[in-house]
Amino acid sequence: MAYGTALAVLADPTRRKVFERLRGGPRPVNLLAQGLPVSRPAVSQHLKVLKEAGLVEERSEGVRRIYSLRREGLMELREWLDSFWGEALDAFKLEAERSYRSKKGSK
Amino acid sequence: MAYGTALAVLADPTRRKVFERLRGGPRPVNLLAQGLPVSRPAVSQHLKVLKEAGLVEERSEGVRRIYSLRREGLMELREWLDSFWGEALDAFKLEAERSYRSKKGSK
DNA sequence: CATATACGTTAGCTATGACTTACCGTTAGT
DNA sequence: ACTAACGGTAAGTCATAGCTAACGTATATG
Repeated sequence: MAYGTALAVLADPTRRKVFERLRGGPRPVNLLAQGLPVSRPAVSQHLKVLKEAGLVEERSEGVRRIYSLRREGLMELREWLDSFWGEALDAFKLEAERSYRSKKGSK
Repeated sequence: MAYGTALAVLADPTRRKVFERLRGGPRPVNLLAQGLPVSRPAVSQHLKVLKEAGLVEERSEGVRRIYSLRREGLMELREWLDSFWGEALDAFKLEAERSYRSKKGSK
């Protein structure tokens, strides 16, 4: 039931913001912390939680710690979400794919 | 950004349990509360939160209040999840659909 | 070797939220 | 009309989570 962990971890707005920033690619802590309404140590703490939840991974690069997304950490959550759809799931998947393609095309 | 609300609401284990019980179909409050490690009023409070988040809807049936799922309340959350996949999204959708079908077939 | 930079960690404060108990309104049955 | 069942609401308690400030550690730089 790792989806429970993922939900709990992503429930906090600040932590979620940090997580979302990683969509743009791997980043060091100070960059992730920039512009956020909290201190840098707070971001470090959030990153620790994200890491323990398997949502993020870390590598050292000199004095920096580069954090990046671990999408596998979202898998169970996604499957859990799927479990709420019954026969309508197929239809939804098609629709989701359609809207995804149209977004992709409009760029 | 209703996905933030959905995440926060579903982060609580007890509340999530109530929500999951509604997968089995619409149910009155006392049924939803049965066997849970918390009191019935607690469940009422959770249902209120779920309702305000648009994850659940309520209808009266005599003295009972029947609660049922609102899957639309999960839509934004699902789309948000999708936003973390890039080019790999198509491949994942195919895989997800495949595993879904195999589960369906094995019943 | 001294200093600066980039982060993690700890301790302590505070706000929030989940829970219980007690209470109240409403519908159903006799 | 009385009573019981169902469930929403209010008040108060308590634990937890997120934050800051201060400190510690490792790498780069002069």
